[in-house]
Amino acid sequence: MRFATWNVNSVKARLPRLLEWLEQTRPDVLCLQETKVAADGFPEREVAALGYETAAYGQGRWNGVALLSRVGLADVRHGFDGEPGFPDPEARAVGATCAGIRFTSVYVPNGRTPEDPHYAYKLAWFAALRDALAAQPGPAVVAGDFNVAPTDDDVWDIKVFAGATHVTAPERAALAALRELGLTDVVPRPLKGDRPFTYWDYRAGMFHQNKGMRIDLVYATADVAAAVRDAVIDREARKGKGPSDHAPVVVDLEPGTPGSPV
DNA sequence: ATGTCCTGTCAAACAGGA
Repeated sequence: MRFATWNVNSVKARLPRLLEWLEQTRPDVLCLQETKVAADGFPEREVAALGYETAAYGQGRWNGVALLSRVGLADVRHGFDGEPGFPDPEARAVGATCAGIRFTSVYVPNGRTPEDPHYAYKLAWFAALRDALAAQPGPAVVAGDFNVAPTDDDVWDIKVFAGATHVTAPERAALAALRELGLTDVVPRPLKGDRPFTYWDYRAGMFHQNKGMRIDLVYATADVAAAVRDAVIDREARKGKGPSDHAPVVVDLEPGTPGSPV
């Protein structure tokens, strides 16, 4: 089976690109973030025409996550137990079981700056996610925009990030706490250059200079991680007219493993 | 580096967020 994660930065603005990409890439499951639509505004008909069921969790202008699947979509859950809000819950996590794997699409709070209340919210959100995942049995994939670069090599120039979010020790400790549950960071291959960036700012030609960050992550339980045949960043989707500022991460699993039809 | 893009308000430029 093939699954993917993509922060589309508005599913409405990205719809032509999304449909074209789905037809070309044909993932069995797609985790979407920053859909920026309420659930009733999600283009379900358009993706259904390509064979996908939708679980959309949205609130309108900000945030918004979704799961698309053509291998079943069971036990859909919006958010998770103990999820904090700011102050109210936001549309940042949606889970469903697809072909025997529990998928969760996550859009972690940005944090803004280490001094901002949104930063404490980000860490609290991570801690609650960890506790919710600890209580969850079976093969699982947690994928999405984590808004943390796991190592200094996961940003284009660590010196530029002095005093900034996405690279601080507490944020990285939050990722480590997820790995301590038994989750593996499935690091994708960059198809150009030597660093697996998934995000490049729209401004100042950052993409063309490959000044990016790896903040879109795939965390998988050991059984799923052991079945990974390949994982790549589809940088072609970051090119051309009207791209998202994030590229999709695409993961292929060996046949006959969790997630493959029996 | 603060250079772009997206949404919503409102009917053209802003504000706010990333």
